[in-house]
Amino acid sequence: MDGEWSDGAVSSPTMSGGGGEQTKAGEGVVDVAAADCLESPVSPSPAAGQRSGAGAAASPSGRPRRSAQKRVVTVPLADVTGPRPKGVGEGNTPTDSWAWRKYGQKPIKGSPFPRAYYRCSSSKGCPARKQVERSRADPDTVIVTYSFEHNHSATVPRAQNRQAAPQKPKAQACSPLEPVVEPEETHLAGVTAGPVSGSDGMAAIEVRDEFRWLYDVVSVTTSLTSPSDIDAADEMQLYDQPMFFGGAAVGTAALLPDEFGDVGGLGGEGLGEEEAMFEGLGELPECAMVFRRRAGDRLAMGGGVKIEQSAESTAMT
DNA sequence: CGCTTTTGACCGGCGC
DNA sequence: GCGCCGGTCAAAAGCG
Repeated sequence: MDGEWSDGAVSSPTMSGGGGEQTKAGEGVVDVAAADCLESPVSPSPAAGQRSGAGAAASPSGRPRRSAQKRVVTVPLADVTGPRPKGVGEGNTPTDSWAWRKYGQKPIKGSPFPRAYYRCSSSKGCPARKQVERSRADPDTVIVTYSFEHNHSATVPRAQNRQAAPQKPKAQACSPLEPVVEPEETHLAGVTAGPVSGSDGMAAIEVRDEFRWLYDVVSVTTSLTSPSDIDAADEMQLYDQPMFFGGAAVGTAALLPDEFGDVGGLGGEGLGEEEAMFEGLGELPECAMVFRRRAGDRLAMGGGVKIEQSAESTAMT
């Protein structure tokens, strides 16, 4: 069960790009049905005091961050999109009943989009972390990098506390919709949370949360058309093939661009812009979308969510 | 009252 | 050896 991460140990080609280039989301990408390959309820080691220093290199596992176990999940922005009143479960997501708290955000070289850092707030000593950033190659895609597992049960969450409450219903609504969890997913997810039903639906929702900030960036970038954007576009052509899932995300995906375009056209609002965006999004059929996404995933090349694993992880034994 | 988000600064690792 | 980049921590503010 805990082997999922073991094989996940990598040097992270995604970030170690010295040049600041996030590896293109396409190389050595492992297609995974859903993003429920989030984290396992059990962590291999960390969880102790991660504050060995003022703030660096101190990986939860005590290993250099570059060697930290990572799992990269590529998710279409559409998937992560969603209506969510501000202040409602910002970092906490119904995903696996784990709550995430944003603890940092930084612009990444070579990427027009910033990268957000999240930590598990469900448990105090939980080393679980994840990074969320928009794919430079595909602005419509977000890359979620999970690092370390949770050292606690998925049922611990403050989801019962409060903020998660309003979200819960949503997740549950999706759960029932989730037909079946592929063995592969289960394997990756290693989630033992029965009630949680670690499904991509949750993953989508989860990601969607973090992407709130991404949206903002999207609007700006889209309207600005910065050189970086061009660069991204250029890369996109390399892939040519959209990383979305068949027609699953298409429905939602189509909405986003539209919204963004509209927003961008507004000029540089910035404030109402976000709200308007969410309003326009209204209640996205996230459940249905995710639901379908699976189908598309299987039908297509597994576009919905991709788990990118560094070559090392694969080569690793 | 508690929790989460945001911004800045610091430290470590890696590359040249 | 120096410089650059990435990642994390810490403090403050806002919101529920």
